[in-house]
Amino acid sequence: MKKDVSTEQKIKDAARKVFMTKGFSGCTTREIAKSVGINVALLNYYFRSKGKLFELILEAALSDFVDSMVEVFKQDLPLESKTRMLIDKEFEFLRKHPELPLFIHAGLNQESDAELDQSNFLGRLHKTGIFEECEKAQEEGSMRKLNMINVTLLFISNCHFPIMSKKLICGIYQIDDNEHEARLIEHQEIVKEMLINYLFPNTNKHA
Amino acid sequence: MKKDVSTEQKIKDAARKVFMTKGFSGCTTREIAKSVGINVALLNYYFRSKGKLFELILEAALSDFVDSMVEVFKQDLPLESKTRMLIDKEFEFLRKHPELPLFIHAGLNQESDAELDQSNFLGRLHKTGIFEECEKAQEEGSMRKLNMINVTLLFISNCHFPIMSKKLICGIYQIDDNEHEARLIEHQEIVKEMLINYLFPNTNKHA
DNA sequence: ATCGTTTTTAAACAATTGTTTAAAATAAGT
DNA sequence: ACTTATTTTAAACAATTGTTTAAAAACGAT
Repeated sequence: MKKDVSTEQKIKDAARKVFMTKGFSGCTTREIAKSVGINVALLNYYFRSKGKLFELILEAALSDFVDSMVEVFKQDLPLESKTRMLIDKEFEFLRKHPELPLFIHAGLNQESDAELDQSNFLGRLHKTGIFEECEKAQEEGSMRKLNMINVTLLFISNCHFPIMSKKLICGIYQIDDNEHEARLIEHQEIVKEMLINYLFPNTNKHA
Repeated sequence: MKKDVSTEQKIKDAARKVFMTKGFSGCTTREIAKSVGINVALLNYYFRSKGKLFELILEAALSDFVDSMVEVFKQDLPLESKTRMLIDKEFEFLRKHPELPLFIHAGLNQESDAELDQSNFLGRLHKTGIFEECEKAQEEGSMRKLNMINVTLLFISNCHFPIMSKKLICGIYQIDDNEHEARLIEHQEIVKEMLINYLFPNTNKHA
């Protein structure tokens, strides 16, 4: 233990911020070093290369993303409540990290290797028991019978995309940040109702 | 008229392909020139700079994206049929240009200026009369009352995201291209049913 | 064929890139 | 205090970047 925050961690933090906003090839190692206030060579001292550092950041971002889901799945709540909570948490989380979705997708497409499951994301999701829970609900008839990949797609699409498409939407509809934020707040409720109605069609339509 | 296809167009085509897959700062002018088979200097002869060329490609991509929507809106069909057609056309279009959504979003975030509406996308959408059509349907009660921005978000989220998240989904769920394609085909129907049910709640639930 | 214009090229430009080397500064162990 | 190991720096490295310059090639019109 040398510093309050180790240099290594400070570099990671700065790299995360820079990579997130500018992407891998959109920034330079010197830019990162400068934002930490250290020499360029120190980057290669702690991490072997720019690419290695990037992989680390990307991996961590993916981990955060999965973590926010796992946290909800572990809750002891009925499936429908979990669904609501998942959407709320996801919107809340992404509002704090709006660059995350685009960063992840752009990052994954940049790296051809993409050894994505060295962190065993699927395993961590499985351990929450959410898949069995859905399977049971589907057999009971309370939940619509869908492949879990499609269920995942529905959730991520409707939570991530509204956040990451801000520039597109503001550009096309010529609205400012405030109006966009207002749309987003409304959208959160829309998504919740739409997904619940679709996934659990037999329960109460209007509470 | 000099060539079958002008050099200018050949450069645009090559630049489009390269920019789409690698992004603005992910590629070099020499890479583009090489893929056309011409000298680097010719890029700056026809287009003034790499940035100018990129803006051109991005603008064209956005235009394609809006065009595919306008084409559907102009059809003389009931609103619900247009909805189905829009989703089908969008999936069909994006299957042919799967890099487009990510390219647009990454591109918009790279350019701080983003004078997005010099092509007057909103005007082109307005001219189709789709907004009035929805407003009328909403007053009649056949369509759920939502801000059109939220409606747009629902459509794009559920059409674009499934395509652009291929690497993420394949990575997490450890599936190959074939399995992913199968999920996508199913997802197209899922999205159609979910959106129709949500936007037009009073019509037939199960045909 | 000849002249002027357009298109294309080779070469060079200065700036920036990621990375390495070798030395300096700092910390730790004895 | 002295020695060793760790951390940090300045400087240099070769390669690559976007762009420009000036000359060559191709073309069009007369």
